[in-house]
Amino acid sequence: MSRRKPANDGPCPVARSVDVIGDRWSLLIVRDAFDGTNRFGDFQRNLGVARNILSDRLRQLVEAGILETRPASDGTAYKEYVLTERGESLFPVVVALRQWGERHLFARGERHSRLVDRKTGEPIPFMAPKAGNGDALMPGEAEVRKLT
Amino acid sequence: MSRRKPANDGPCPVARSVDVIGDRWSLLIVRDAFDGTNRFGDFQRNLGVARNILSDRLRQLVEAGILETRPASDGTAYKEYVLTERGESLFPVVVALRQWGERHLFARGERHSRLVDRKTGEPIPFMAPKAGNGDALMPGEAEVRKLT
DNA sequence: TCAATCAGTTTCAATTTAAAACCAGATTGA
DNA sequence: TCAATCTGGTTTTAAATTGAAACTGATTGA
Repeated sequence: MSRRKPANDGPCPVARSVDVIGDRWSLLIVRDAFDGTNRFGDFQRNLGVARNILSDRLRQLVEAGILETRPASDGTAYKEYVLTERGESLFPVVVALRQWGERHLFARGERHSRLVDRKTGEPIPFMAPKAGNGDALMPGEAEVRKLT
Repeated sequence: MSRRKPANDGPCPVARSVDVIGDRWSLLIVRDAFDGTNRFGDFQRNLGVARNILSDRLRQLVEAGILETRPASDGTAYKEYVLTERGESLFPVVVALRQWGERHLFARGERHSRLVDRKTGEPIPFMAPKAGNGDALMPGEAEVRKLT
């Protein structure tokens, strides 16, 4: 069941990232993990994903160093899945997807969940790439240099 | 061939985004489009994707309003695929994936392509979510409020 | 002790993907 | 001009992936 890929070794970081997390379920598992979900059964119920697929994706995410398992914090003999440092660093990816979705995938007036600062309750400001001088960077103003 | 999904109508923007672009090829097509690729054959050769799959994904991206077709700019009777405004607004998503990949998916010293400011040649600074006051926002400091 | 829960694994059918062959219209070159 | 080639697909078929459900075995709670 678990995918054995030739392991993308190309020079494009986007391609490598997509290779690791560019999968419908993997990304949603990571999102739920940011939200505090960490038990197999909770992921399964939240996502409605088939158990075998969930099992496979959790294994891949652990192998990729994005999640790790540890003994369940409720003292039972079960284990739980938590984001590693590497997994936590996917935060900008999830936030970018969230912000794009909020802007483009909801009708005006349609309700959606919102990401807020836990401390102040304020919504998180829009995140976008900036040039070195701090100005907003439009897509056309950036370019990919091969193999720097 | 083209996928007919029940169209995700849940409240989570991340889930809706993933539903639209959370696919290995779709994301890479968008990346290439940012890079200036716009012809069917060029996408096909760059990505090495099967023609039927590419055909399907391009159709989905056009339906989703991320790409649009227009007469080829070289004056031939062919058409080309270009990012719409909605498509261009995926820039932060692609940048986030790129930056995560650069940091975590290359061995130290291993070369990779780099995103630079076309004007200055400087690499694009790291992009991360900020709190309302401008401070960096750690994942634990944010929380999802259901249905605001 | 015993039923229910948890975390998977197995099985098998249905869907999706990939590779290759095929095709029509547009373009090019002799 | 008209044959060869190129472009942008579609079709076909096999292989891989997914999903639903049944099954398993350990763990828990009463």
